[in-house]
Amino acid sequence: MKLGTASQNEDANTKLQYYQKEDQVLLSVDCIIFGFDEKELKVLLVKRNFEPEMGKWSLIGGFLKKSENLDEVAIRVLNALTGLKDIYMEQLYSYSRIDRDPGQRTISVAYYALIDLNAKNFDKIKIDSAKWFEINKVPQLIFDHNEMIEKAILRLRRKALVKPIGFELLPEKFTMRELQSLYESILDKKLDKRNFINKVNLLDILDKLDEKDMTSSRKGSFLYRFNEEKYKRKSDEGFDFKI
Amino acid sequence: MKLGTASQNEDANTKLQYYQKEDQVLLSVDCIIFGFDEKELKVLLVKRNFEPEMGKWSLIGGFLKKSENLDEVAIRVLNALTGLKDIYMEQLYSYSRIDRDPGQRTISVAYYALIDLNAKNFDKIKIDSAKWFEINKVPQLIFDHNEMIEKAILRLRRKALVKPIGFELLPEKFTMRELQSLYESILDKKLDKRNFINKVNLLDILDKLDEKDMTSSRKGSFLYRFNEEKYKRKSDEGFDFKI
DNA sequence: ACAAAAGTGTTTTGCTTACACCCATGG
DNA sequence: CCATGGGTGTAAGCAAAACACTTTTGT
Repeated sequence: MKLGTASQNEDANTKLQYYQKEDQVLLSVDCIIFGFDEKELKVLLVKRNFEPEMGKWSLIGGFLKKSENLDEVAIRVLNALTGLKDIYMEQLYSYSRIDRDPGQRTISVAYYALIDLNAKNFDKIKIDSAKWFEINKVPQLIFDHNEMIEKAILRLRRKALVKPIGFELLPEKFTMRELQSLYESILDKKLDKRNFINKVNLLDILDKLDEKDMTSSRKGSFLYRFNEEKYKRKSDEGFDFKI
Repeated sequence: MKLGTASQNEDANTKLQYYQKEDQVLLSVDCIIFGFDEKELKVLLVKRNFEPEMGKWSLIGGFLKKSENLDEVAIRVLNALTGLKDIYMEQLYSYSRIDRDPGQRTISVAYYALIDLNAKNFDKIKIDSAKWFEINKVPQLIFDHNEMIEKAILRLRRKALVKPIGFELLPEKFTMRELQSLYESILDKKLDKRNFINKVNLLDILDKLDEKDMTSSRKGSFLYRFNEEKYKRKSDEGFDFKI
């Protein structure tokens, strides 16, 4: 056995003598799924589909198994509901109020995910009782789930200003107006069209395509694509994303 | 029994049928304790005081009991080491790598705390094997503790720019130069003396005292005190702290 | 008198904000 | 030909950054 390994086990064993008396708890992951559609930022909720409490909505969640880390639980939970993989997710916060789950002592780690609704992802939602809610029309949820969503919105709002995570909510090709609408609904305030475009162009991380989206107006509006390689290159050179 | 309570229990019981098969795990809290002393930001670490591994340092930590929430564990752990109460603490992130603790599957929630070293808090450290390390001279730690400290530094750096948490690291009365040194070591960059003072004065949340600190120079330098009431009043009126 | 740290304002620069008109097209 | 949304540039205001000399006092 290698020395390094032996050392580690010493640590472990020393700690182990205490392990026996320590309490074990259930650990769950609850997932706030954001989507952007029709100029509105939305969250995906599931209705508890058993009586009573037909009227009670909840985040999707699942329990941690000993064979998984938290990120893996979040991925599994998201995939079980939506069928999606390779989705942007981020750990948010851990909730541990003693009576938060009246059933059994459960600590829950909240994650949030950003998905592109405009793709045909809609079709993939596997649970009938799932429904999208505009973020300012979220109903009362079980446990501390409303609190989780509030925190997720604040986190998204802060982070979208300094990291290009907004693009995760848009289809690959999008118009400037869509991008602006997205930011307006994330930040919950109107932005000036010219200032917004000037800023985005200054960042120089989008490719302007030759195609136009003709659905939104007669004139049509140009489509853009986020150039991730360019963004990474510029980031490495000390460039800071800032909207 | 009230209707509301009954409803909650319905939820709980329905969920309960699944609870039986779910894995339970140990949950620990590890605490990054920051202090500021002699112009340097430091973290408090404990040496594993049993052979072997005398050379291995670690954050302080403890396991969650079913009777506590995470914040309470953090408070208890901090108090056990330092004897301090009413300390600024914030939940940082949860670490769940499967083999992070070779002893037993443990998920750890990291917290960070800001304490004032300059007060006589030094005396209160209850564990002989505890030692302060400059944040850029942290030794190799057990498990993922180095990773936790890195994240805590980044969080502190971000947050100190937009919330007046820096004062938690200073004594009640402090000089402008101490405040500037603190920010310099948190942000890890030199700041311009005049610009810094101008900015701080503009915030208008400090009281300038009549006393001077005579230890740092012949001329002596004026002492200031953070006026929390003033800060809160201004915050309520929409003022944003920003350094 | 001098060393050592404290204290003090102004100018320049860059970024953020405000703001209004023409364009292209489908109906 | 007109209604609708798309596209474009500049000026003003404000916040951030650069910058150097005088003051105090213990030795």
